[in-house]
Amino acid sequence: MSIQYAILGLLSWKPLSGYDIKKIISESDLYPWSGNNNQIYRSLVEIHAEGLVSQEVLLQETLPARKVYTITQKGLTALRAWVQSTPELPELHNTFLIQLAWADQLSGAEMDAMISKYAEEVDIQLRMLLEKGQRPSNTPARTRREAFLWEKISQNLVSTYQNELDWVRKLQTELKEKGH
Amino acid sequence: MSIQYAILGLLSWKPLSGYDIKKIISESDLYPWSGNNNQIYRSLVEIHAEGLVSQEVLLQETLPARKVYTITQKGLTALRAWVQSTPELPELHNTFLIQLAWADQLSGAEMDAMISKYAEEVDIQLRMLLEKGQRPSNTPARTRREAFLWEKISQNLVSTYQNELDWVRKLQTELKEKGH
DNA sequence: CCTTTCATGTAACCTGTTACATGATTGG
DNA sequence: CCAATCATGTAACAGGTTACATGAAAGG
Repeated sequence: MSIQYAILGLLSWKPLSGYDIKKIISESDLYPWSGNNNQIYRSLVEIHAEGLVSQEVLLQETLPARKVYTITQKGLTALRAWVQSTPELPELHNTFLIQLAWADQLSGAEMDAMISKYAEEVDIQLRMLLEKGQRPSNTPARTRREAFLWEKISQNLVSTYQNELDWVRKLQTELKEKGH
Repeated sequence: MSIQYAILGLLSWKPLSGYDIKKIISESDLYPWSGNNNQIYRSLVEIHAEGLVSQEVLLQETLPARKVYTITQKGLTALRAWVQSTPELPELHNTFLIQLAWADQLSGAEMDAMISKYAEEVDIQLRMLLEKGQRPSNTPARTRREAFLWEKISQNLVSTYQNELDWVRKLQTELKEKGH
């Protein structure tokens, strides 16, 4: 997929500036991009050139000018088509599994240490996600159904980390029990 | 992380050619790379230049020559250090969630169709993983502990897709029940 | 006083992908 | 006869990251 659709999606919610989009993408756990300027400002120029969004320059007295983008009818249609296009499988990028694959070289204590470190990190991430879920700020809820979908998206992220945490805890206890 | 450590890991198992490594990486679900030539042959040249592996050219009568790489003591030490280095969190790249985020534009039937398509794909992937798990071929098992670790890695992948499937099935039934 | 926020944008770089190039052998 | 397997490698491109550049205002 392309980040352009992610941006188009955000603009289908409400008009936003590049700066706004950057903040949302870099703070959210849903988007797999860092939210760097280069990508976002370029993408906006591109989707503007394609007529998927319109641009409005808001001059401000003291602060720098804001370029606010609004989705067009053409943009809405393009987004709709993309949303219905064949979904991709989630891509799993778990470096820890590759580290674990070659961990037999380590002593029991060393292995325990590396696994504990990972468990700790996953645990922290899970707590952060649950905390964020408490205060639904940046999520659109124009209909009851949309609110429901966003709740489900949040639950997906939580359950993914919860599943990972369960797996790693079980790994820890099994290693201790069996005294491998 | 870098693919170089993934390659070093494989070579800590047994000596392999670039061609072998390419096959393993492109066929396995553990590695998040496509296994394209460019990356692999370049990486091998690099880790060879760093003295992490040694190279042996095996001339074959009819077939093209094989360049077989063997890990060195320096390579084993570097791998060991990497395995113990601070683990990263798993990176979640799930495009479907972003599609779902803007799916409120769709009719009930259209949304049902897109979700079903996703559920179907995840289901197929899960079945394929379970099938692969039945025949443990390409996994090292030099000690009981190593066999255990690889079993756990396989279980991690399975549980991730199983968790995703459970989530999407629940999404389907909840949408039907509530008649959103 | 220093850091953060606002707000846009560019340059240089790194990583990864697809596609191309070569060429013999084996299997359906 | 055509496709796949073996086996290495390169060129062109796409996607993404970090770091740089500017410059005012607000907050601790």
